Amino acid sequence: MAFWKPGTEKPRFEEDGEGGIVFMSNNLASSSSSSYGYANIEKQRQRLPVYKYRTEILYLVENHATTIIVGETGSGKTTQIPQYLKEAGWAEGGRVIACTQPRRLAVQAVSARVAEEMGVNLGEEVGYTIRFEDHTTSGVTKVKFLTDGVLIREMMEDPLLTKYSVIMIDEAHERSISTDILLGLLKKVSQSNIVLVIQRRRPELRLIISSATIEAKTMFNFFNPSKKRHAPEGSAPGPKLEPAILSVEGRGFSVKIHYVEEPVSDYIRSVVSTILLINEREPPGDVLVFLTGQEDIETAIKLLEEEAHSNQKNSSGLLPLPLYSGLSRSEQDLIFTPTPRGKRKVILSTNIAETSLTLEGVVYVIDSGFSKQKFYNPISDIESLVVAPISKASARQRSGRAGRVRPGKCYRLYTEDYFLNQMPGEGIPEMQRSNLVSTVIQLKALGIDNILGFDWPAPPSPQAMIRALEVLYSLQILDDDAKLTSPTGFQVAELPLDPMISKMILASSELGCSDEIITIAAVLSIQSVWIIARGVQKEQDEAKLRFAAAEGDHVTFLNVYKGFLDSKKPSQWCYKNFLNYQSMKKVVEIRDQLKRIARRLGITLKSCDRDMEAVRKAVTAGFFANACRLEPHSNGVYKTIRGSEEVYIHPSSVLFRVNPKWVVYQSIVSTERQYMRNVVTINPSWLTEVAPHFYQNRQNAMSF
DNA sequence: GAGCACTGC
Repeated sequence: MAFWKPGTEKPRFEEDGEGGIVFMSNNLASSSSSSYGYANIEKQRQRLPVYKYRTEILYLVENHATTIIVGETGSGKTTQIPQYLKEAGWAEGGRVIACTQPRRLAVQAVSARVAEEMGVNLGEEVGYTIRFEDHTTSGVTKVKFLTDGVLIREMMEDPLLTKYSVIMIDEAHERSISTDILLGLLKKVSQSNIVLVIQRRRPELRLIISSATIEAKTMFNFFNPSKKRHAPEGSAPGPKLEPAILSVEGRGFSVKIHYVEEPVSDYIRSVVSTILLINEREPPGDVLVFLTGQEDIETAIKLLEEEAHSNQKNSSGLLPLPLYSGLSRSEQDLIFTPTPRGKRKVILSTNIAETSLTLEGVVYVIDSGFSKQKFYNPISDIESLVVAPISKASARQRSGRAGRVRPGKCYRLYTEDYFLNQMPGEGIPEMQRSNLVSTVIQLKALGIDNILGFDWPAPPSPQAMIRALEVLYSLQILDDDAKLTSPTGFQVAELPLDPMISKMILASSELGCSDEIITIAAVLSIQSVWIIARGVQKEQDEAKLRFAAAEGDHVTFLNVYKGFLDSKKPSQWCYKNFLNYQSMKKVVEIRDQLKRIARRLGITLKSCDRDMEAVRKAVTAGFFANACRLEPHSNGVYKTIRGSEEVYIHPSSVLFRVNPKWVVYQSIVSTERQYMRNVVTINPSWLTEVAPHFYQNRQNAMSF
């Protein structure tokens, strides 16, 4: 065995001589298998591309505070690197190796795999933590997988993350808000002047950032300390502060890329004709199509079905299947059933298949070049979903989905010139496209006072920051000095919710309706309780009417929840009422969690029985900034009180076409119009009652 | 008359 062990001589490298960036030579390690019981698993592990770099990875981690590992999918880095670290002794002496993932499902899947490879029970030596599920054993767990959101929460208790020896941030290229917060915090922990003290106290803390090629340089620059601010290398003991970069190839099959010669004017029609072309000319293999949303997907399926009627030859054997998050579990499961003999599955998907779901059997990918992306306008404080061109990084990710089982083909419905010269290299980090109230609260709770000066991988706009501070100030979560108020601010930071929802819960304590409001809070913090009923909208509307409350959606949710609890067979009951059973189970789970936290915060759980005015007042106390008034003599046009934006009640709301004079909404979805989602009627006098500081200067605008 | 995708003590 030629593995390098910490403390011995340096292994062979190619160095570029520039500030510590190290690119690895591809020296193959000799393959030797252990003679113990897990020979088979050992062999499999050794066949992974990352295995060749084991020695180098351990060397770099030993000698650099931060190691950036660039690896394509299939390299095995996620499952292997934590094991290498453990084998090299990083988990000795009660220390823990952490590996974060952006998604819960990935955490569960990866930890199960690693436990199996190590021949241990999941939850013991290898464990995982996600919201609601802690499968770790204190003092026993040595390798721990967790979502990056959970690690941020852990930092609120233990800002220096003292129990960890190595923290691996996986999938950092996705640049989710949580990942970016973590990167900013970890840089602070491992490098800043204050924490240099900590580095001396625990010189063993190491970071591994795992990222796709395209983002590696960004990560390097972010973690490379400015030379001016730091003492010269060698004056302090411990690892080098300059990050190391190591590149690991993947194990995907080759994918041949096809471009269109001329830009297409209608990508849905192009998708359909490309599917027919593949079906006519290419050998068997499933097709995965990336479109922007449900509407695109349904249009494309309709066109395919029309084609099947008029031209049986080209479209014979095609099995079109939609895939997007709003589908029920059973509809999504159709995607994973084996393709029937002589058939060709055509999966028409949103971005969900880009990262969150892996589909086996896909050989052909069709990339429309677009996706729906979230954007935030700090002036109007409105987040919207906009169809926008994807980045090169996304395009590569999409085409890679064709090469998982054998060499594949990807048809890009844009020109090569566009890809090379116009397509942006990377997407805009989520941090720069979002409302930041939750982010600001989290940083404040971590004791970071200078939010505007925080060192982000991608700093958000000052306007967005200032807007978030304003909103938190108006909610009395921050005081005049932008510090957390006591107790409100600290309580809000404890609750894993949007601060407006948290404020609503705190208000309900005084209004005597916390029992109802906690249910509402749980429903508001998931996507939707309703399934997306294709072709049966009428039936769903009728089902909704059975729960509908004149007061609005929030009160309707209380009726839905009550019905769910009272039902004998909840899954059938949900199906009958066009409700998403998975979502309802999640509501129950979140509600339990909120109940526990509320109890700890000293909120007494109290029901207001039929007093829906208390419930509406509590909602107003959290969402007063989202108050709207119906324009007189208009057909359902509302104006926001704050910004006089023109908005409409969303057709999914029980108040659609009812158009009460005064409402508050939870959020806006901005498509062709700006629609208010989750709307409740209010009495405008409550606005000045619950938020006098916010409304005292707006009396004229309100004129009630 | 309409909903990209994730996530959190």
